Amino acid sequence: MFSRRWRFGWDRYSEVDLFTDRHETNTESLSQAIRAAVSEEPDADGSVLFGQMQGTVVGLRYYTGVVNQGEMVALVRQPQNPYDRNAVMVANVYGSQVGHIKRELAAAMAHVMDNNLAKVEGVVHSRTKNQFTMPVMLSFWGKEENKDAVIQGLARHGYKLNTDGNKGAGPHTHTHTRTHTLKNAFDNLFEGLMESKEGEKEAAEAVSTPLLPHQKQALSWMCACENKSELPPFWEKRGELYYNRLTCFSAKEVPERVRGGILADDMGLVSVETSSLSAEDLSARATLIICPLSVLSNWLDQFEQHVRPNVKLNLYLYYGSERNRSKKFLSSQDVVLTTYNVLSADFGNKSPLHGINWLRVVLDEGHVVRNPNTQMSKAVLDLKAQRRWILSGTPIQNSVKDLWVLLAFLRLKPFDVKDWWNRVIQRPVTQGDRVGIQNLQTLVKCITLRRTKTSEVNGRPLVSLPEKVVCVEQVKLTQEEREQYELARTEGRNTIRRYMAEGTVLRNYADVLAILMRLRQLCCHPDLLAKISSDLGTYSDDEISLRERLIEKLRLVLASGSDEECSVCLDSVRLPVITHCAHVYCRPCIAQVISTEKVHMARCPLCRSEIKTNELVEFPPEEMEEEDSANSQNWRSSSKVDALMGNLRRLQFEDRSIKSLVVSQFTRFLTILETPLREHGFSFVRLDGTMSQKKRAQVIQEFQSSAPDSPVIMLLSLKAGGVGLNLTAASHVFLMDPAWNPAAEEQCIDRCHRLGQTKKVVVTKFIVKDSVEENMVQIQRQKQDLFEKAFGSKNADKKTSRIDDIKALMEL
DNA sequence: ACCGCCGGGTGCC
DNA sequence: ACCGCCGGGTGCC
Repeated sequence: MFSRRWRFGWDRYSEVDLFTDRHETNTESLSQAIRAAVSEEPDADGSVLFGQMQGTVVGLRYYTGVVNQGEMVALVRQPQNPYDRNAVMVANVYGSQVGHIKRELAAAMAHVMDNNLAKVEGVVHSRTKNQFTMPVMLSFWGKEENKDAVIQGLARHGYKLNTDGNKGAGPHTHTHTRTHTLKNAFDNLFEGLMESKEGEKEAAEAVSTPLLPHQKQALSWMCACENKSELPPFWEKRGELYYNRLTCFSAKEVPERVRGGILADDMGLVSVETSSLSAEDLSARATLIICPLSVLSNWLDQFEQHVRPNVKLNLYLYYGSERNRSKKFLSSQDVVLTTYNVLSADFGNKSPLHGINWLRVVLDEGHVVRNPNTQMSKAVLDLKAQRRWILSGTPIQNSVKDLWVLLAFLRLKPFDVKDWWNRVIQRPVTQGDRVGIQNLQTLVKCITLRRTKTSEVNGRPLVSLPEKVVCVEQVKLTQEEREQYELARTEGRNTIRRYMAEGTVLRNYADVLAILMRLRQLCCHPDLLAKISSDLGTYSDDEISLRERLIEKLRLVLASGSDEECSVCLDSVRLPVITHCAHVYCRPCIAQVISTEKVHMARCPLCRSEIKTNELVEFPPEEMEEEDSANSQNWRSSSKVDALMGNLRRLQFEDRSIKSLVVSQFTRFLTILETPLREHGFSFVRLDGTMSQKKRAQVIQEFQSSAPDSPVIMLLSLKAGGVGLNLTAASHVFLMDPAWNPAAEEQCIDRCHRLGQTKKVVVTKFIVKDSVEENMVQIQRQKQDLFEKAFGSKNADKKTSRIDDIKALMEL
């Protein structure tokens, strides 16, 4: 990968070299070209507006491209132009050339553009007064650190940027607040996409399984999408022309329709797909389905199950070294099924899949292609098809960026060109622009179908699910457990009291969390804290280095598989590091916070202490793995374990076929539970975050099986697997310990209380009486919310209420 | 292009 | 006449 980038650098160099006559410029260009090529491709996210200036487009009469008033235009460098190596072409949204930037200005812009100092964007505000030239408003966008270079570079050519009216556009102001707002916007992005999507359609003859109402509805929507004549989002007819109100571009021809879309359902996807695919006329050319390897067998099962046996549906599995690579053969199939890996392995290697014009291409689990730089994405985007579908429960995995590949795959113009997507959607959205977010919502709404089990059509629920009851079972600790718990609680309370007296609660946040963690663990099982009981507080600074103490804290905060979140990205901590002020973040997140701070020393987003990159502490590599301490020889039970086992044995007695999910945030607790389960002869499987995708799929399949010897219990780590995980074989859920975030519990319950569930679902939450768990339930709420209250603003009241929460938890 | 620029025609008022 | 001025030809990069 690295060598490719270097080669790119040299390509650039030779391009520059061809036209450069002065040698000193040469060397400069070389180093800049290399720097630009090695650093990540500049993204729209972090860029700021340097300023604007009026420019002139010339040579209009030589080109056919026209622009409307207010229309956006692209500025494209043409280093190979025989008349001027500095040439900058002006093109409209469809890429038709409009003209050139006049020579002197082009020279100034070429310097800026070739060195990647700024992206230049044009808007034609006023109508052209003659047929030869027109004015264009040029905006210069780039990284803050390049601003001066751009302004000076332009000044050297006698041009002055107007820098008024774009102050405060820096990307790192209120990083936290903005991330939070956006995250909410995305969470809601795929909600409420139901209106005017009613109507039902029966499956084709070939499908043997009768369709459920929501499946008929989806099928009707999909058929409409494939055949619709309505204009794509943001387009309208104005007189004889078709006009795009985002870019102000207009064209004589009807804009190309998107025949397809995104199915973002979180229920019953597969059967919908199958029927829809077969509902179309089967005599047409082939449909290509691309999926991750883990669900390949799922697809085969679905075809087997739902297609009438007397129907000859040609299904070919394009997989394995013996696969038939004949284009003629493949295009004569009804359905060709393959994996992303096979597709990208073939890509660029006389790929038969890329030589066929498919009737339809379907991307299953489409979110797996979200990084446009991967071979997989390139391979997917290069497929030729008349109709295109994406199936994904989570189209946006991390950021809006994730959507681009999907839109490009759908050929949704003009967003299939990355620059237009960045300019019109991504940058405005990441910078919190309301209109940008609105446009994104409109865009998504037009091409996406998403229903949840609570979706309604015409006021009636789309699907009816069996009842769900949630009950709380109080657990009483034994005398011995109670004594140990009270000891830890008193010690913790004293520590926190001291912090409160000193006013340093928030500064010692990691310590406070660790104390709470210990108590929560003691509620589950005393052995949970065996490994980390090396009394943190008793060492003085002299006895143990700061670094070791920080590692100890980091381990304490993370060790037990709890749902620790990074307060920069608000997601689970990846590559955890701890600051000297003892707050835990993802390394990339906090590194970004530090690097965006130019003027002053960077501060910890949680406590405002000064932080430095070289002071971030991470686990020594050998400490990443936990030793297997839970051997069964000296195994002991706990009140909570007994409570669970009592329930499980009662259920087993009632009905041997009942299956249960046993859920904990502490993966080590799951390990502890394995012993009594084995002892009592329960067959069980385990699913946690450390397992490979392949292993997960295998475990899920085992658990979902209705075979008499199939496992009846799944030990599930609360956060394992994303939405979409289907565990409908279970009808009982045991939540072993309360989570900070009730949504996480809900999501977990929804894995079995979802479409396909036929039994009443019973959820049991174990809560230890007179413990931190009871207090947690009382103040349970979005953890994000806690963070925001405490640290999202400078409002002292909010900090106080966070401290109140801690007080409530510790009964202080 | 109702411009700017170029270069030929021209030459007191 | 090695200038100024006039008016026609001309025109992206």
